[in-house]
Amino acid sequence: MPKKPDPDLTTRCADMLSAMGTEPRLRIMQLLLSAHPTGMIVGDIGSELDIPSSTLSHHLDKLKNEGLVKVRRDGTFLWYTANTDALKELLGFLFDECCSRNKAVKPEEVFQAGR
Amino acid sequence: MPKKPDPDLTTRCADMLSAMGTEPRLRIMQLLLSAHPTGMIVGDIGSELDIPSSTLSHHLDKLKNEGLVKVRRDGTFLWYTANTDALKELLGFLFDECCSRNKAVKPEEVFQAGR
DNA sequence: TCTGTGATTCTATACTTATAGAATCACAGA
DNA sequence: TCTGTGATTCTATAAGTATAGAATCACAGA
Repeated sequence: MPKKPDPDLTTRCADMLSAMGTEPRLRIMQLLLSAHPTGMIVGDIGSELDIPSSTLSHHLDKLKNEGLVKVRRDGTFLWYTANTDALKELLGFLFDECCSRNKAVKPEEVFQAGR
Repeated sequence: MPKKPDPDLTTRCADMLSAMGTEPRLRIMQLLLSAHPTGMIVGDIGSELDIPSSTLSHHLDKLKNEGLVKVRRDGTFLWYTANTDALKELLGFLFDECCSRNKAVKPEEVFQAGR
């Protein structure tokens, strides 16, 4: 029996999708996931992706506001990490929408063990 | 051995995420997935979500441009359907990024058979 | 406490997106 | 071919987002 859609969850997921819906920010997420669970400091993200510090700071702020990243301070360094709980929520939502109900998408077509 | 990230795929996924990153358009996708594979005509989408026709038309155009929906004409009616191939690509990308490499997110935590 | 480095916030600007009424186009039935 | 309905395109405006230099804040080491 399919759950009634949760309006708050939909809103939250729309905001997360929007936050990841620009190339700079999606690349930031990629980078943080590839550096998971250690994370990265702002300067290294900026030099890796060639983004000016003030621009980068705004992107990180947006990702943080949507809960997609976490920050911890270590002296003068700020370590940013991907927030896996938020990503789980988002992926779970997308899977429910696409693979439950009418089974428009089959999970085994998306997640292939060998990939 | 992790694949080298595909820049074109990342760009395309950023655009798809952006297209689904507003509440009206995410709800349109939910609706089309719940009506899959039949799809829905524009008027019914608009009355269901209470969106004026010109606004709705722009949203559908955006989703179509990013490949997230397909259209077929039947007389005066346009039937919009979710494009499952695009959704598979997007979900696959997100899974690769989140669950491969450092396995930041575990697939079994996202997709639960019982849900 | 002074100095240098990491990072954010201030400020400004350009650009993109969202919204929606009015006009037009597309099609089918009389 | 005229008419009505479904849907898009035209037009305009409001709102939001992205970018980045300059100024400031935060912290640690001398």
